[in-house]
Amino acid sequence: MNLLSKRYEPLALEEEILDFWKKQKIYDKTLEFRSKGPRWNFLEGPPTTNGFMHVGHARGRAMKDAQLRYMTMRGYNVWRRGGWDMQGLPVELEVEKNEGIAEKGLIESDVGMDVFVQKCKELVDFYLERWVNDSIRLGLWLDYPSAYQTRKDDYIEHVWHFLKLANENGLLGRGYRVNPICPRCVTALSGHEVSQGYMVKTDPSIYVKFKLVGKENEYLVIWTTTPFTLISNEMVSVHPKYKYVKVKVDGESWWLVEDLVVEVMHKAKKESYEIVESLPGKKMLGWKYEHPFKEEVPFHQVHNEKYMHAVVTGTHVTVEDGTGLVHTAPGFGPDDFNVGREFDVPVLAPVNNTGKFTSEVPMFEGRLVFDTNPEVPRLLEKKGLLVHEETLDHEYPHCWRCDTPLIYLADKSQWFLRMTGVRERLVDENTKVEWTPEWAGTGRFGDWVANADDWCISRSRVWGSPLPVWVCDDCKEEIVIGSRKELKEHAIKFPDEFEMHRPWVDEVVLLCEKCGGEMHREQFVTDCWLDSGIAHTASVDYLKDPSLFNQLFPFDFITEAVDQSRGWFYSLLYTSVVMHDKAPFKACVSQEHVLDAEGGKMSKSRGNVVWAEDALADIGADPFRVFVLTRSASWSRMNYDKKEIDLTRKKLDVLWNVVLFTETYMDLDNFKFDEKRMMKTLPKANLEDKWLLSRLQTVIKEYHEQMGKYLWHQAGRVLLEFISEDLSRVYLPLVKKRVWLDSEDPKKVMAYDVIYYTLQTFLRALNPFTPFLCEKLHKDFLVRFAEDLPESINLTDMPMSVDKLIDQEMEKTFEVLQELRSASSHARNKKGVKLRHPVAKVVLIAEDEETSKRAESLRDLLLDDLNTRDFEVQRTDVMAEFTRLSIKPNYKALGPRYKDMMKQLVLKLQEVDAVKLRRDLERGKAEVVVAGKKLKLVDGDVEFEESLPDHLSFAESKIGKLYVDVTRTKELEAEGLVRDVTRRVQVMRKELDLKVEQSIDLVLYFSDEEAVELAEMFKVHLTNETRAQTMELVGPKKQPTWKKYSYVKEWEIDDLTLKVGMSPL
RNA sequence: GGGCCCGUGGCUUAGACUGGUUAUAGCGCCGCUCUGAUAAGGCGGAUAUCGCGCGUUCAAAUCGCGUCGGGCCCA
Repeated sequence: MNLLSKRYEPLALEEEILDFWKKQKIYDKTLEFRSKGPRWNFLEGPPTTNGFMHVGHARGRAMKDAQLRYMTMRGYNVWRRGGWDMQGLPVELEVEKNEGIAEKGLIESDVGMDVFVQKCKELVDFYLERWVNDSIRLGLWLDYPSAYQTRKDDYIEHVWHFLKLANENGLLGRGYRVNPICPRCVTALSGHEVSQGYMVKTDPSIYVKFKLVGKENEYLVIWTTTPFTLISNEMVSVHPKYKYVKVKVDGESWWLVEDLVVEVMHKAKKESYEIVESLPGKKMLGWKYEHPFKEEVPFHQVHNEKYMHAVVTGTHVTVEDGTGLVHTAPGFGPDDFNVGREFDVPVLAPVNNTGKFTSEVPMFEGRLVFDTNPEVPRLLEKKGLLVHEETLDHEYPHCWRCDTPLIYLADKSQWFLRMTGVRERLVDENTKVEWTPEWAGTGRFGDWVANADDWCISRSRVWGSPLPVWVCDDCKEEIVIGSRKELKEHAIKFPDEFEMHRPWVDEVVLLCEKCGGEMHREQFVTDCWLDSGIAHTASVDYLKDPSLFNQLFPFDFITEAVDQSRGWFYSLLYTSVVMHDKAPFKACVSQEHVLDAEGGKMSKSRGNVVWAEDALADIGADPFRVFVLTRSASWSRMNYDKKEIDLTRKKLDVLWNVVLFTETYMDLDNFKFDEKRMMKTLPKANLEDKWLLSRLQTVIKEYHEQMGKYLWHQAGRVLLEFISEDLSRVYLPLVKKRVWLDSEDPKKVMAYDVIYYTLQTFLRALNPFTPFLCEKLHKDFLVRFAEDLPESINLTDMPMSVDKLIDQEMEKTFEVLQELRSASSHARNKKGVKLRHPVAKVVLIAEDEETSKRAESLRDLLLDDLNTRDFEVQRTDVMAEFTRLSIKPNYKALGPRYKDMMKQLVLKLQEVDAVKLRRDLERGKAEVVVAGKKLKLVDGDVEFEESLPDHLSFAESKIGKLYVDVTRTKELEAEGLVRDVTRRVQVMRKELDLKVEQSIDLVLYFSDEEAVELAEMFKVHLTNETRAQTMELVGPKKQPTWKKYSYVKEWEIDDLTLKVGMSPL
């Protein structure tokens, strides 16, 4: 009886297996089973519990699971604690949206920060549950109950511990940072967030002149697309090496870069102008100018440092657009800021974090900066300083959440972690990591670490790890707290209800040890990358008890998508090097993203995101896993296309069908697998048995090599190819006859043993890829036909290749077989001779001696397989003598010369000896006699074609030429007919859904007496093949009584009509 | 603005590091065929200026430079 369903149905199967795993606690049993093994430690990169799992996440998680299952079956005690990244801005934004809070001010007033934080927790817990469900559905085996959560106090304490340590090492600092801020969300954005929000923005583009101090009518001409920043202009930058020129125009002198003179003058509509002087930029250093808004902005009246309102030099200046003189406002751009620092100019940043001017700019106080953009040119115009005004469409960063244009703004209160002092260690430690692919680490990540800026870790938000810095109200003394215990020791006010989140932590007041004053907390939370970055330590409760950490650190393996290079990979490395002076992971596999079917980026706004839950419910976890694991290399991007997945699924269908086939016959014969028996009888086994076992071992070897390099796509492809190419396409057809045998033939048992052994080995190797399918086939197939197998395939060992079974010569021999098969099919095809019809002879003209020997050794097998009566291998082309050379006249060459004699000439050419003519042509004295005239022929007048006589067909192959002799004899005719008939009877048996061993009564009616005669020749054979108890063969002379038969059907075989009647007994 | 990856029949892709016969394979299409595991398989056919341009070379899908397009990272 078949326990397996007729068809592979992943959805039902996976549901059953999930239930089996749960009820039988299989995962826990694997932990116990491997508890004595050597450790292999995986550090889970915590998914953000904000939003649901999409197919891109699921691909990464499939990779993780494949690796984890593989290592477990290799005997390792695998550490695989789950983890969740639960804090950060996106969570707050979603809560704001859900609660209808538009601005941050409302968080604190209307809703209350404690309620707000509660909502954040509820939200992340909601997503966490969904993530766990989806992960389990995918088959990802992690420790979920003990998973670390970055929002827990115990976890956050590690962040504090780290920051205190960093501070002690002089790495924690505060100061000016120029950050892109969103005035609506009131927050700084990370570079990652900025790059997600580039959109086209239309801005004013204005050219402005600044009057040089102490010169008459002499000006610097600058350009900007953010007029409001002119108010905070402090310098003008020039490139030290570029050539700048003084241009006389309308009685004034303008300075600008030489390359852009024509363009600027054209825009300013100045037709007559004259270049009167030129010098390199560096000569302009220190030239002072009058600030256009000196009267309106007090800051510009107070400050007059050496390079304030002066020309400075910098290599960031380009001549792509503008004037070559770059307006520089250190408060409003990272480049500008660096220039300001270099030339020691104080920063003017008169804008608050909601994007509005402060009282430092009385004329615009309280107004959004972008709103003043149109007014600034008007003011300049009045002052006579506007040279030209237009608008410009350009890519400008917008908030990726709310589409508000960002402002680059200097903020002096931000906290950051320095690169100075640790950079070399980071670079050095990174070189010790085994990256896959190599360039992801050495190139992309390595270059980035080598050039990374200081890391700004402060965020003016609520839902995050609080920055553990308290500042004295009086003397401004600062203290960095490293733990809850330490906090309590310093506290003079501590809330009854406490947790390490705002607002509770803000209520803690500390005593200043320096002046005795009160210390309050800096109201920042930290960058959430810092949370996940500390996972190497916090995820194993290092502070409570470091012994586990000591066992696991550094972790053996991590894998995440490329965007984590600058995120998690970096934050892990930085924090680990500071804390433990060591990279926290030994190997890292970089993944690329999953795109939509057309190769476009998946994004919520485009609406093309495919959620993991939907994909898994639609196609099943195993087909999904196979697709994402084998489709492309982990580091290559992948297009997610449902149509392509359906194709991948077919490969699993083949596996299912192979098992189904074997199950049917093993069941009939009450087979039990016995490995010792197989090994003992192996020397006497058939060629194909030895070959399959050899192929299997070669495949397993290749599989391990690829897995060892984390090349899952290669390992998976090797396995899938084996199933369809070797097992299903080559081996099974060869053994079908054997399993048909009725008796207890040792050859049959051998075939069963070989198939069983192959499937057992194969399924274990495949388990990391399709754990559901493999578990099912283990449970309901492997266990059934062997003794003493554990209940789960996950409790078995990964098979390693058995070298003694590898026979390379045999594998090469079978490659010859494959070639012979396709060449023979080709040759038959040319003559329209079906494979069912036997041929008299097949001759191979082998390319070399080795092929010849190999083909010869296959002789017995080939007679059957190629359905030929005889098979011959020759080293020289003995068949060439049968080759006929025919002459094809070239009408284009002959026509013009012989005109009306052509008809006769063509007829004559069919008669002449082609071989002789070719020889004569080569000698240059060919001629034919037509109607008594000698006609001369030259090279090119005719072409020669080789052709075979009708009874021969021919095909070229990699191993040599193949001739097939298709001569028909009565005997061969009969055999072909019998096979035609047999097949049709078999189809009818199947249509009646008869059991394989079911007997029948059979009558065959032929529309042609000769066919009856032919069929009689093979009556015994026919009876056996169709399992007929009684059989009647009749022709047109006698009509059987069709009523006697329960199933009657008429067939057309070429010109013959066949009517079949059968009754099951 | 800078860096990295990618571009191969209608579609999906191998090959590129290490230049060398007719560019790999699958899907789809057309014709033929096999089948008592198979919604499968086999044979043949049509479909590719290997994104474009320039260069190096006896020889370029492969190496170099440039350019266009897609994706990612950073500013």
